Amino acid sequence: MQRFALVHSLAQRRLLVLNGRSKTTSLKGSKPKSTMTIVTRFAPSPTGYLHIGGARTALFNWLYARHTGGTFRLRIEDTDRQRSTPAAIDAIIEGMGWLGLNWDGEVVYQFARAARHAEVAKQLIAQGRAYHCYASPEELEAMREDQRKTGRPLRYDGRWRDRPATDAKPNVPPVVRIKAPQTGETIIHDKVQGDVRFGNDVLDDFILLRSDGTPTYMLSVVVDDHDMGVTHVIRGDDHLTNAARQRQIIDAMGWPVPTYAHLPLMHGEDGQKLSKRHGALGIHEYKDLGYLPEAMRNYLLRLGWSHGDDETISTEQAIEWFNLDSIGRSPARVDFKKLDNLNGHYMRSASDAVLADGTLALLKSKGAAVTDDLQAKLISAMPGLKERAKTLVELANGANFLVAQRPLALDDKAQKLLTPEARVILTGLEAALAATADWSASQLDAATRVFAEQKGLKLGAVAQPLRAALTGQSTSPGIFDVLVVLGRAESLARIADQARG
RNA sequence: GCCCCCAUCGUCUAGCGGCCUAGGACGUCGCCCUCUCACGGCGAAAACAGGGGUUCGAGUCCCCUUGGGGGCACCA
Repeated sequence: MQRFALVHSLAQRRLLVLNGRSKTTSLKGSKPKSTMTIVTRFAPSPTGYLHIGGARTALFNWLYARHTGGTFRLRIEDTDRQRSTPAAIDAIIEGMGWLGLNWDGEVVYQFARAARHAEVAKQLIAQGRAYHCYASPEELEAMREDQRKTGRPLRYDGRWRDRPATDAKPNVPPVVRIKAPQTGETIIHDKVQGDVRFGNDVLDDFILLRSDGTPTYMLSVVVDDHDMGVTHVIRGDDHLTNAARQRQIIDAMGWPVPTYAHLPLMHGEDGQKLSKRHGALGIHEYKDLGYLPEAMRNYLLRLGWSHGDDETISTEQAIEWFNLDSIGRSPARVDFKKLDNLNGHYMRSASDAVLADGTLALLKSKGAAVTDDLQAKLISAMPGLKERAKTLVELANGANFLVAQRPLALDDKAQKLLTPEARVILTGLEAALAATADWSASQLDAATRVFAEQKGLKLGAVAQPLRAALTGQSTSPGIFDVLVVLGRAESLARIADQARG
């Protein structure tokens, strides 16, 4: 009841804001704007984490609201008391936060509005647009079974549509069903799918209120969208047929019909329905995999929406460009390779300090010994490091040599590089490097080249063993940068370790 | 079973009747750069699902087939 009141006051406040805005506009003397402020919403049910598909839906709603200067609301559809959990609510809110999709106003909890939903159902009954149905679940299941057997469409046959309550057995609590039109057709004007027509004969009298008096989703969405002033319903394709049903309630109440945009669903890499075997589903998993939120936003945006040949689209640009007309109509498959590429792009343009923080957190979580100067080392190594990483996880792996303790563990490729001959070369190189006056990249570079030339070696023959000794790996940032970041003492010690190994 | 939606390179897509001998991006494969790996640069292979119409002209419009997907709960 508490939340119910809260939501109402919010709706009222929104109206005040609306009035205030139109007044400001007219004062400025600019041409009269449309009085309709756009309101979108993301309405997940808290039965699990924030799904990648849901995240895209949220993103599109958010972008459209931001693009139009409208309002973006978050509503938790928790009317399924069995399956809704507080943990899921937390996960959704956390996921939204990570993705940077901020909503306006308070979160609306649908179940808290159950009384309002029931009130609408009662009003519908009073208007003769809804009725009590006393059929038991078992009875209805038998009806459907019969329909299946005889190959007829599965839908409620309207057995209580015109039957008086006096026909009911005593002590059977009824459900409330909409009295839907049985002839004609319902047309959904969809911004993505175009005009979609449904014969009213295929729409049955669905349930509004369960026998325990709680509202069903079909009723709740319509009432909440109306009360929240939602003007644009942007949601998954799986709700397209629901739109036709919901339209029955909207019409019965005489409410304005929102603009619909049903997004094609996302599929796995094999084109099948997205499921666990396709890899990461929850948005939190993408965070753990080391993806950047801005890369996720860009990637998700391009999955189903396009702006000519543009691929790399910043969030600011997306807000400026986003529209409903450019949403594609066919389902898209997730493509992790492309996400990787995009993430790499955003990593390269991210600030070294931000990336260093992310890397530091990952290194700590892996139990690395974190010394005081690590942060500084990370930042100075970052330009070379971030070129080579597509995710924060790769970045942390690449930075591992900074925290590694002597004597270094060598990976297979590094092991192969450190042949007996290579170790001899390292011995000579150690002396050459130790002799440099100034431990700078340019001096170290010069010294190494001179050394290689004297020995009649190509630079690579010297640099690779050096890399192996310094990092324990066969790949790393530019080797002279590595020398500088590690510092004179540590570098020479690591070289010595391998020269005498 | 009934209803609804979708269909361009492997993937994401541009294309909204003539600009298309179909463009871009990821991925793949070559080459260049180079101390490794990346980044970057250059180049290549790669698609209008099939069949009927409409039209002077169809990837673009219509129909059918096929193939995907969604919905048909006292779930959301």
